[in-house]
Amino acid sequence: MKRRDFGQYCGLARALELVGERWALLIVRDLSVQPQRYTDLLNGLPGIPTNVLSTRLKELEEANLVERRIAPAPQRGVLYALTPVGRDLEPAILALGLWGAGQLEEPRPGDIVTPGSVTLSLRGVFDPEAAAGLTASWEIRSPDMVLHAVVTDGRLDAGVGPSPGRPDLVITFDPDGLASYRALMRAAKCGLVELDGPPALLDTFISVFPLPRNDTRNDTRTTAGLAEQN
Amino acid sequence: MKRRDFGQYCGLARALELVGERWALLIVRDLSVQPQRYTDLLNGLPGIPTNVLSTRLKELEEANLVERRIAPAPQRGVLYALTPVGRDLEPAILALGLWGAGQLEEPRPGDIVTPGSVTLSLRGVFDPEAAAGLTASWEIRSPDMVLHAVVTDGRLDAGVGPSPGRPDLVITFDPDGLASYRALMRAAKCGLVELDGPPALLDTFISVFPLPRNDTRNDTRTTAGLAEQN
DNA sequence: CCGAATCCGCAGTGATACTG
DNA sequence: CAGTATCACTGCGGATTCGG
Repeated sequence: MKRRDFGQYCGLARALELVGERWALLIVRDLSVQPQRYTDLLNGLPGIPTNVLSTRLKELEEANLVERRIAPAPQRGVLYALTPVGRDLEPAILALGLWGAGQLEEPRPGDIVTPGSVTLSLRGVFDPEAAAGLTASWEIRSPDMVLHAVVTDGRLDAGVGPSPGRPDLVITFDPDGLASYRALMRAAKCGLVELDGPPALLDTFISVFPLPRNDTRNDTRTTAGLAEQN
Repeated sequence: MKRRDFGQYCGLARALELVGERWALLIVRDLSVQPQRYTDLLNGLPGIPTNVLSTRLKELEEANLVERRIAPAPQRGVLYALTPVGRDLEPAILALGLWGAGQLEEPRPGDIVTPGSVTLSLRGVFDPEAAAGLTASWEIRSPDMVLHAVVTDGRLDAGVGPSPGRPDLVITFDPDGLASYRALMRAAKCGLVELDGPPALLDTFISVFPLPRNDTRNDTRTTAGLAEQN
Protein backbone atom coordinates (compact mmCIF):
# COMPACT_ATOMS: atom_id res chain seq x y z
CA MET A 1 0.00 0.00 0.00
CA LYS A 2 2.86 2.34 0.73
CA ARG A 3 4.92 4.10 -1.81
CA ARG A 4 8.49 3.03 -2.02
CA ASP A 5 10.95 4.80 0.24
CA PHE A 6 13.72 7.06 -0.99
CA GLY A 7 16.57 4.75 -0.10
CA GLN A 8 18.50 7.18 2.00
CA TYR A 9 18.95 7.69 5.71
CA CYS A 10 18.04 11.36 5.90
CA GLY A 11 15.58 13.42 7.88
CA LEU A 12 14.09 15.14 4.86
CA ALA A 13 13.65 11.86 3.00
CA ARG A 14 11.95 10.36 6.04
CA ALA A 15 9.65 13.35 6.34
CA LEU A 16 8.66 13.02 2.70
CA GLU A 17 7.99 9.33 3.12
CA LEU A 18 5.58 10.20 5.93
CA VAL A 19 3.84 13.33 4.66
CA GLY A 20 5.10 13.69 1.10
CA GLU A 21 2.16 12.13 -0.65
CA ARG A 22 -0.52 14.11 -2.31
CA TRP A 23 -2.90 15.96 0.06
CA ALA A 24 -1.13 14.69 3.19
CA LEU A 25 0.35 17.97 4.37
CA LEU A 26 -2.87 19.83 3.64
CA ILE A 27 -4.72 17.39 5.86
CA VAL A 28 -2.19 17.96 8.62
CA ARG A 29 -2.56 21.69 8.12
CA ASP A 30 -6.31 21.58 8.63
CA LEU A 31 -5.96 19.34 11.66
CA SER A 32 -3.35 21.65 13.16
CA VAL A 33 -6.00 24.35 13.45
CA GLN A 34 -8.36 22.10 15.34
CA PRO A 35 -9.58 18.51 15.34
CA GLN A 36 -11.94 17.86 12.46
CA ARG A 37 -14.48 15.38 11.34
CA TYR A 38 -14.20 13.50 8.08
CA THR A 39 -16.75 15.76 6.45
CA ASP A 40 -15.09 18.92 7.73
CA LEU A 41 -11.89 17.79 6.06
CA LEU A 42 -13.75 17.08 2.83
CA ASN A 43 -15.14 20.61 2.88
CA GLY A 44 -11.79 22.20 3.61
CA LEU A 45 -9.99 20.21 0.91
CA PRO A 46 -11.91 20.98 -2.27
CA GLY A 47 -11.56 18.25 -4.84
CA ILE A 48 -9.97 15.58 -2.69
CA PRO A 49 -11.40 12.17 -3.59
CA THR A 50 -13.04 10.48 -0.65
CA ASN A 51 -10.97 7.35 -1.01
CA VAL A 52 -7.76 9.37 -0.95
CA LEU A 53 -8.79 11.20 2.20
CA SER A 54 -9.67 7.90 3.76
CA THR A 55 -6.35 6.34 2.74
CA ARG A 56 -4.30 9.30 3.95
CA LEU A 57 -6.00 9.35 7.32
CA LYS A 58 -5.19 5.68 7.77
CA GLU A 59 -1.57 6.22 6.77
CA LEU A 60 -1.20 9.21 9.06
CA GLU A 61 -2.75 7.28 11.88
CA GLU A 62 -0.40 4.39 11.17
CA ALA A 63 2.54 6.82 11.29
CA ASN A 64 1.32 8.15 14.63
CA LEU A 65 0.70 11.66 13.31
CA VAL A 66 -3.07 11.54 13.64
CA GLU A 67 -5.44 9.81 16.02
CA ARG A 68 -9.11 8.99 15.80
CA ARG A 69 -11.32 10.06 18.62
CA ILE A 70 -14.94 9.74 19.50
CA ALA A 71 -16.38 13.23 19.45
CA PRO A 72 -17.67 14.54 22.77
CA ALA A 73 -21.30 14.78 23.69
CA PRO A 74 -22.92 17.39 21.46
CA GLN A 75 -21.43 16.35 18.12
CA ARG A 76 -21.16 12.55 18.25
CA GLY A 77 -19.14 10.95 15.46
CA VAL A 78 -15.49 10.57 14.66
CA LEU A 79 -12.91 13.28 15.24
CA TYR A 80 -9.43 13.29 13.77
CA ALA A 81 -6.77 15.10 15.75
CA LEU A 82 -3.02 15.53 15.61
CA THR A 83 -0.80 13.65 18.00
CA PRO A 84 2.17 15.49 19.57
CA VAL A 85 4.31 14.19 16.72
CA GLY A 86 1.91 15.70 14.21
CA ARG A 87 1.84 18.98 16.06
CA ASP A 88 5.62 19.15 15.87
CA LEU A 89 5.20 19.52 12.14
CA GLU A 90 3.78 23.02 12.54
CA PRO A 91 7.09 24.91 12.21
CA ALA A 92 7.78 23.11 8.95
CA ILE A 93 4.27 23.75 7.65
CA LEU A 94 4.50 27.43 8.53
CA ALA A 95 7.86 27.72 6.83
CA LEU A 96 6.62 26.01 3.67
CA GLY A 97 3.44 28.07 3.70
CA LEU A 98 5.34 31.31 4.07
CA TRP A 99 7.54 30.45 1.14
CA GLY A 100 4.58 29.39 -0.97
CA ALA A 101 2.71 32.54 -0.10
CA GLY A 102 5.51 34.48 -1.72
CA GLN A 103 5.04 32.42 -4.88
CA LEU A 104 1.31 33.01 -5.11
CA GLU A 105 0.03 34.76 -8.16
CA GLU A 106 -3.46 36.10 -8.48
CA PRO A 107 -6.10 33.58 -7.46
CA ARG A 108 -7.22 31.38 -10.31
CA PRO A 109 -10.89 31.07 -11.02
CA GLY A 110 -12.28 28.40 -8.74
CA ASP A 111 -9.66 28.84 -6.05
CA ILE A 112 -11.24 28.96 -2.66
CA VAL A 113 -9.95 30.31 0.63
CA THR A 114 -10.57 28.30 3.75
CA PRO A 115 -10.62 29.53 7.33
CA GLY A 116 -7.90 27.03 8.18
CA SER A 117 -5.64 28.42 5.53
CA VAL A 118 -5.98 32.00 6.74
CA THR A 119 -5.47 30.89 10.33
CA LEU A 120 -2.20 29.23 9.43
CA SER A 121 -1.17 32.35 7.54
CA LEU A 122 -1.75 34.39 10.67
CA ARG A 123 0.38 32.00 12.70
CA GLY A 124 3.05 32.02 10.03
CA VAL A 125 3.46 35.77 9.73
CA PHE A 126 3.10 36.40 13.45
CA ASP A 127 6.16 38.28 14.66
CA PRO A 128 6.97 37.29 18.25
CA GLU A 129 9.41 40.15 18.66
CA ALA A 130 6.92 42.77 17.59
CA ALA A 131 4.40 41.22 19.95
CA ALA A 132 6.71 40.87 22.97
CA GLY A 133 4.80 41.62 26.12
CA LEU A 134 1.63 42.46 24.22
CA THR A 135 -1.84 41.38 25.26
CA ALA A 136 -4.70 42.03 22.87
CA SER A 137 -7.42 40.17 21.01
CA TRP A 138 -9.00 40.55 17.60
CA GLU A 139 -11.93 38.97 15.88
CA ILE A 140 -11.94 38.88 12.09
CA ARG A 141 -15.27 38.58 10.34
CA SER A 142 -16.43 38.19 6.81
CA PRO A 143 -19.60 36.64 5.41
CA ASP A 144 -17.74 33.35 4.89
CA MET A 145 -15.77 32.98 8.07
CA VAL A 146 -15.02 34.18 11.56
CA LEU A 147 -11.52 33.95 13.01
CA HIS A 148 -9.89 35.02 16.21
CA ALA A 149 -6.38 36.06 17.14
CA VAL A 150 -5.62 36.35 20.81
CA VAL A 151 -2.22 37.52 21.97
CA THR A 152 -1.49 36.98 25.64
CA ASP A 153 1.79 38.37 26.89
CA GLY A 154 3.30 37.92 23.45
CA ARG A 155 2.01 34.41 22.84
CA LEU A 156 -0.41 33.83 19.98
CA ASP A 157 -3.57 31.78 19.88
CA ALA A 158 -5.14 31.98 16.43
CA GLY A 159 -8.06 29.84 15.40
CA VAL A 160 -11.35 29.46 13.63
CA GLY A 161 -14.52 30.80 15.14
CA PRO A 162 -15.32 33.74 17.39
CA SER A 163 -12.96 34.92 20.06
CA PRO A 164 -13.15 32.87 23.26
CA GLY A 165 -13.43 36.03 25.35
CA ARG A 166 -14.70 39.43 24.38
CA PRO A 167 -12.35 40.70 21.63
CA ASP A 168 -10.73 44.11 21.98
CA LEU A 169 -11.32 44.85 18.32
CA VAL A 170 -13.66 43.34 15.76
CA ILE A 171 -12.56 43.74 12.15
CA THR A 172 -15.30 43.14 9.60
CA PHE A 173 -14.65 42.69 5.88
CA ASP A 174 -17.10 42.89 3.02
CA PRO A 175 -17.54 39.76 0.87
CA ASP A 176 -14.57 40.35 -1.41
CA GLY A 177 -12.23 41.65 1.26
CA LEU A 178 -11.19 38.37 2.80
CA ALA A 179 -10.02 36.61 -0.32
CA SER A 180 -6.79 35.71 1.46
CA TYR A 181 -4.56 36.88 4.23
CA ARG A 182 -2.82 39.10 1.72
CA ALA A 183 -6.11 40.65 0.63
CA LEU A 184 -7.03 41.02 4.25
CA MET A 185 -3.97 43.11 4.99
CA ARG A 186 -4.37 45.16 1.83
CA ALA A 187 -7.96 45.95 2.72
CA ALA A 188 -6.98 46.71 6.29
CA LYS A 189 -4.31 49.16 5.23
CA CYS A 190 -6.70 50.94 2.90
CA GLY A 191 -9.29 51.24 5.62
CA LEU A 192 -11.75 49.08 3.72
CA VAL A 193 -12.91 47.50 6.92
CA GLU A 194 -15.46 48.13 9.59
CA LEU A 195 -14.12 48.39 13.11
CA ASP A 196 -15.73 47.77 16.46
CA GLY A 197 -13.24 48.85 19.08
CA PRO A 198 -10.25 51.17 19.42
CA PRO A 199 -9.01 51.96 15.87
CA ALA A 200 -5.42 52.11 17.12
CA LEU A 201 -5.55 48.33 17.61
CA LEU A 202 -5.75 47.97 13.83
CA ASP A 203 -2.25 49.42 13.57
CA THR A 204 -1.08 47.06 16.27
CA PHE A 205 -2.60 44.20 14.31
CA ILE A 206 -0.75 45.23 11.18
CA SER A 207 2.58 45.47 12.96
CA VAL A 208 2.23 42.14 14.75
CA PHE A 209 1.14 40.29 11.61
CA PRO A 210 3.42 41.89 9.04
CA LEU A 211 2.87 41.19 5.38
CA PRO A 212 6.08 39.50 4.22
CA ARG A 213 7.91 41.06 1.33
CA ASN A 214 7.96 39.19 -1.97
CA ASP A 215 10.33 40.80 -4.38
CA THR A 216 13.00 38.18 -5.06
CA ARG A 217 10.86 36.48 -7.64
CA ASN A 218 12.71 37.35 -10.82
CA ASP A 219 16.10 38.26 -9.45
CA THR A 220 18.68 36.14 -11.21
CA ARG A 221 21.71 38.31 -10.82
CA THR A 222 22.54 37.25 -7.29
CA THR A 223 22.58 33.61 -8.31
CA ALA A 224 25.09 34.09 -11.08
CA GLY A 225 27.45 35.94 -8.77
CA LEU A 226 27.32 33.32 -6.06
CA ALA A 227 27.61 30.39 -8.39
CA GLU A 228 30.98 31.29 -9.70
CA GLN A 229 32.35 31.17 -6.20
CA ASN A 230 31.34 27.53 -5.92
CA MET B 1 2.16 17.72 -18.15
CA LYS B 2 1.43 19.31 -14.83
CA ARG B 3 -0.42 17.72 -12.04
CA ARG B 4 -3.67 19.33 -11.12
CA ASP B 5 -3.58 22.12 -8.57
CA PHE B 6 -5.19 21.95 -5.16
CA GLY B 7 -7.95 24.44 -5.87
CA GLN B 8 -7.23 26.74 -3.00
CA TYR B 9 -5.53 30.08 -2.65
CA CYS B 10 -3.09 29.19 0.09
CA GLY B 11 0.64 29.44 0.55
CA LEU B 12 1.08 25.83 1.57
CA ALA B 13 -0.99 24.56 -1.34
CA ARG B 14 1.06 26.67 -3.72
CA ALA B 15 4.28 25.37 -2.25
CA LEU B 16 3.11 21.80 -2.71
CA GLU B 17 2.11 22.49 -6.30
CA LEU B 18 5.66 23.68 -6.94
CA VAL B 19 7.77 21.22 -4.94
CA GLY B 20 5.28 18.64 -3.72
CA GLU B 21 5.89 16.01 -6.35
CA ARG B 22 8.01 13.01 -5.78
CA TRP B 23 11.79 13.68 -5.54
CA ALA B 24 11.38 17.43 -6.06
CA LEU B 25 12.37 18.57 -2.57
CA LEU B 26 15.27 16.14 -2.46
CA ILE B 27 16.59 17.63 -5.67
CA VAL B 28 16.30 21.11 -4.18
CA ARG B 29 18.06 19.87 -1.07
CA ASP B 30 21.03 18.60 -3.03
CA LEU B 31 21.22 21.78 -5.06
CA SER B 32 21.07 23.89 -1.92
CA VAL B 33 24.42 22.46 -0.88
CA GLN B 34 26.04 23.41 -4.15
CA PRO B 35 25.29 23.45 -7.88
CA GLN B 36 25.33 19.97 -9.34
CA ARG B 37 25.51 18.24 -12.64
CA TYR B 38 22.87 15.86 -13.85
CA THR B 39 25.05 12.89 -13.00
CA ASP B 40 25.90 14.22 -9.56
CA LEU B 41 22.20 14.43 -8.84
CA LEU B 42 21.67 10.88 -10.09
CA ASN B 43 24.37 9.68 -7.70
CA GLY B 44 22.98 11.60 -4.75
CA LEU B 45 19.42 10.41 -5.36
CA PRO B 46 19.65 6.63 -5.36
CA GLY B 47 16.87 5.04 -7.33
CA ILE B 48 15.49 8.09 -9.07
CA PRO B 49 14.54 7.22 -12.64
CA THR B 50 16.36 9.33 -15.19
CA ASN B 51 13.18 10.50 -16.83
CA VAL B 52 11.82 11.70 -13.50
CA LEU B 53 14.99 13.64 -12.72
CA SER B 54 14.86 15.18 -16.15
CA THR B 55 11.20 16.09 -15.81
CA ARG B 56 11.63 17.58 -12.34
CA LEU B 57 14.54 19.71 -13.43
CA LYS B 58 12.45 21.12 -16.25
CA GLU B 59 9.53 21.81 -13.94
CA LEU B 60 11.74 23.44 -11.34
CA GLU B 61 13.37 25.53 -14.03
CA GLU B 62 9.96 26.49 -15.35
CA ALA B 63 8.95 27.52 -11.82
CA ASN B 64 12.11 29.62 -11.54
CA LEU B 65 13.53 27.60 -8.67
CA VAL B 66 16.41 26.17 -10.65
CA GLU B 67 18.51 27.40 -13.52
CA ARG B 68 20.76 25.65 -16.00
CA ARG B 69 24.25 26.94 -16.50
CA ILE B 70 27.25 26.06 -18.54
CA ALA B 71 29.89 24.82 -16.14
CA PRO B 72 33.07 26.89 -15.93
CA ALA B 73 36.35 25.94 -17.56
CA PRO B 74 37.68 22.81 -15.84
CA GLN B 75 34.47 20.79 -15.71
CA ARG B 76 32.56 21.70 -18.89
CA GLY B 77 29.01 20.45 -19.08
CA VAL B 78 25.69 21.49 -17.58
CA LEU B 79 25.31 22.73 -14.04
CA TYR B 80 22.02 23.03 -12.22
CA ALA B 81 21.82 25.67 -9.51
CA LEU B 82 19.19 27.20 -7.29
CA THR B 83 17.83 30.64 -8.04
CA PRO B 84 17.23 33.05 -5.14
CA VAL B 85 13.66 31.76 -4.98
CA GLY B 86 14.95 28.22 -4.63
CA ARG B 87 17.40 29.24 -1.96
CA ASP B 88 14.56 30.81 0.01
CA LEU B 89 13.24 27.29 0.47
CA GLU B 90 16.10 26.39 2.77
CA PRO B 91 14.37 27.31 6.06
CA ALA B 92 11.43 25.11 5.11
CA ILE B 93 13.71 22.25 4.08
CA LEU B 94 15.65 22.49 7.32
CA ALA B 95 12.45 22.51 9.36
CA LEU B 96 11.07 19.49 7.53
CA GLY B 97 14.41 17.70 7.77
CA LEU B 98 14.66 18.32 11.49
CA TRP B 99 11.21 16.94 12.05
CA GLY B 100 11.89 13.93 9.86
CA ALA B 101 15.17 13.27 11.63
CA GLY B 102 13.20 12.82 14.82
CA GLN B 103 11.07 10.22 13.06
CA LEU B 104 14.00 8.18 11.79
CA GLU B 105 14.29 4.64 12.95
CA GLU B 106 17.36 2.53 12.46
CA PRO B 107 18.66 2.63 8.90
CA ARG B 108 17.09 0.04 6.66
CA PRO B 109 19.33 -2.22 4.68
CA GLY B 110 20.25 -0.43 1.50
CA ASP B 111 19.80 3.06 2.92
CA ILE B 112 22.68 5.26 1.97
CA VAL B 113 23.94 8.49 3.50
CA THR B 114 24.97 11.28 1.18
CA PRO B 115 27.30 14.18 1.95
CA GLY B 116 24.53 16.59 1.01
CA SER B 117 22.19 15.06 3.54
CA VAL B 118 24.69 15.35 6.39
CA THR B 119 25.52 18.90 5.38
CA LEU B 120 21.87 19.89 5.60
CA SER B 121 21.64 18.16 8.97
CA LEU B 122 24.51 20.28 10.22
CA ARG B 123 22.80 23.43 9.01
CA GLY B 124 19.52 22.31 10.53
CA VAL B 125 20.80 21.57 14.02
CA PHE B 126 23.13 24.55 14.11
CA ASP B 127 22.28 26.65 17.15
CA PRO B 128 22.92 30.34 16.40
CA GLU B 129 22.55 31.27 20.06
CA ALA B 130 25.14 28.77 21.23
CA ALA B 131 27.46 30.00 18.48
CA ALA B 132 27.00 33.71 19.07
CA GLY B 133 30.30 35.49 18.55
CA LEU B 134 32.15 32.24 17.89
CA THR B 135 34.75 31.78 15.18
CA ALA B 136 36.05 28.28 14.53
CA SER B 137 36.34 25.75 11.74
CA TRP B 138 36.06 22.00 11.55
CA GLU B 139 36.71 19.44 8.89
CA ILE B 140 34.87 16.14 9.09
CA ARG B 141 36.38 13.16 7.33
CA SER B 142 35.40 9.62 6.71
CA PRO B 143 36.39 7.24 3.93
CA ASP B 144 33.23 8.18 2.01
CA MET B 145 33.10 11.92 2.40
CA VAL B 146 34.76 15.10 3.55
CA LEU B 147 32.73 17.98 4.93
CA HIS B 148 33.54 21.34 6.40
CA ALA B 149 31.82 23.55 8.94
CA VAL B 150 33.16 27.06 9.30
CA VAL B 151 31.68 29.40 11.89
CA THR B 152 32.68 33.04 11.50
CA ASP B 153 31.44 35.36 14.19
CA GLY B 154 28.45 33.12 14.79
CA ARG B 155 27.52 32.62 11.15
CA LEU B 156 27.70 29.12 9.68
CA ASP B 157 29.06 27.97 6.36
CA ALA B 158 28.69 24.22 6.03
CA GLY B 159 29.39 22.36 2.83
CA VAL B 160 30.83 19.38 1.05
CA GLY B 161 34.55 19.05 0.57
CA PRO B 162 37.57 20.14 2.56
CA SER B 163 37.61 23.34 4.54
CA PRO B 164 38.37 26.41 2.40
CA GLY B 165 41.04 27.56 4.85
CA ARG B 166 43.07 25.54 7.30
CA PRO B 167 40.59 23.97 9.76
CA ASP B 168 41.10 24.42 13.49
CA LEU B 169 40.14 20.82 14.12
CA VAL B 170 39.95 17.80 11.87
CA ILE B 171 37.60 15.06 13.02
CA THR B 172 38.16 11.69 11.38
CA PHE B 173 35.70 8.81 11.57
CA ASP B 174 36.23 5.19 10.78
CA PRO B 175 34.11 3.66 8.02
CA ASP B 176 31.05 2.90 10.12
CA GLY B 177 31.17 6.04 12.20
CA LEU B 178 29.65 8.43 9.73
CA ALA B 179 26.46 6.54 9.00
CA SER B 180 24.47 9.71 9.66
CA TYR B 181 24.67 12.93 11.58
CA ARG B 182 23.19 11.13 14.55
CA ALA B 183 25.82 8.42 14.35
CA LEU B 184 28.43 11.11 13.96
CA MET B 185 27.46 12.76 17.21
CA ARG B 186 27.19 9.47 19.02
CA ALA B 187 30.67 8.48 17.92
CA ALA B 188 32.00 11.91 18.78
CA LYS B 189 30.63 11.74 22.31
CA CYS B 190 32.13 8.32 22.86
CA GLY B 191 35.51 9.46 21.65
CA LEU B 192 35.45 7.08 18.69
CA VAL B 193 37.10 9.65 16.52
CA GLU B 194 40.56 10.73 15.63
CA LEU B 195 41.34 14.38 16.24
CA ASP B 196 43.87 16.67 14.67
CA GLY B 197 43.76 19.91 16.62
CA PRO B 198 42.74 21.14 20.09
CA PRO B 199 40.47 18.47 21.62
CA ALA B 200 38.47 21.15 23.40
CA LEU B 201 37.07 22.18 20.03
CA LEU B 202 35.23 18.86 19.89
CA ASP B 203 33.17 19.94 22.86
CA THR B 204 32.52 23.26 21.18
CA PHE B 205 31.41 21.36 18.10
CA ILE B 206 28.99 19.27 20.13
CA SER B 207 27.45 22.30 21.81
CA VAL B 208 27.06 24.30 18.61
CA PHE B 209 25.52 21.40 16.70
CA PRO B 210 23.33 19.92 19.42
CA LEU B 211 21.65 16.60 18.82
CA PRO B 212 17.97 17.47 19.01
CA ARG B 213 15.90 15.81 21.68
CA ASN B 214 13.95 12.89 20.44
CA ASP B 215 10.93 13.37 22.67
CA THR B 216 8.15 15.88 22.24
CA ARG B 217 9.12 19.42 22.82
CA ASN B 218 7.69 22.84 22.32
CA ASP B 219 10.24 24.53 20.19
CA THR B 220 9.33 28.17 19.86
CA ARG B 221 12.77 29.21 18.79
CA THR B 222 12.56 27.47 15.43
CA THR B 223 9.24 29.00 14.54
CA ALA B 224 10.26 32.47 15.57
CA GLY B 225 13.51 32.23 13.70
CA LEU B 226 11.86 31.03 10.54
CA ALA B 227 9.27 33.74 10.61
CA GLU B 228 11.90 36.39 10.88
CA GLN B 229 13.83 35.25 7.89
CA ASN B 230 10.93 35.96 5.57
C1' DC C 1 31.26 9.54 -20.40
C1' DC C 2 27.40 13.12 -19.87
C1' DG C 3 22.58 14.25 -20.52
C1' DA C 4 19.03 12.87 -21.51
C1' DA C 5 14.52 10.59 -24.64
C1' DT C 6 11.62 6.45 -25.16
C1' DC C 7 8.89 2.48 -23.99
C1' DC C 8 6.34 -0.44 -20.89
C1' DG C 9 3.90 -2.25 -16.62
C1' DC C 10 2.03 -0.88 -12.52
C1' DA C 11 0.78 1.73 -8.42
C1' DG C 12 -1.28 6.02 -6.91
C1' DT C 13 -4.76 9.18 -8.04
C1' DG C 14 -9.34 11.36 -9.54
C1' DA C 15 -14.23 11.04 -10.23
C1' DT C 16 -18.37 9.02 -9.25
C1' DA C 17 -21.52 5.76 -7.33
C1' DC C 18 -22.91 3.33 -3.53
C1' DT C 19 -23.57 1.60 1.49
C1' DG C 20 -23.77 0.89 6.79
C1' DC D 1 -22.05 11.07 8.61
C1' DA D 2 -18.23 8.22 7.47
C1' DG D 3 -16.59 5.95 4.76
C1' DT D 4 -16.07 1.58 0.71
C1' DA D 5 -16.22 0.12 -4.32
C1' DT D 6 -15.29 0.58 -8.93
C1' DC D 7 -12.90 2.05 -12.89
C1' DA D 8 -10.32 5.14 -16.06
C1' DC D 9 -6.19 7.68 -16.12
C1' DT D 10 -1.59 9.31 -15.32
C1' DG D 11 2.72 9.65 -12.93
C1' DC D 12 6.29 6.75 -11.52
C1' DG D 13 9.90 2.94 -11.54
C1' DG D 14 12.91 0.26 -14.34
C1' DA D 15 15.26 -0.65 -18.32
C1' DT D 16 17.07 0.36 -22.64
C1' DT D 17 18.59 3.36 -26.23
C1' DC D 18 20.42 7.52 -28.31
C1' DG D 19 22.92 11.90 -29.51
C1' DG D 20 26.95 15.09 -28.42
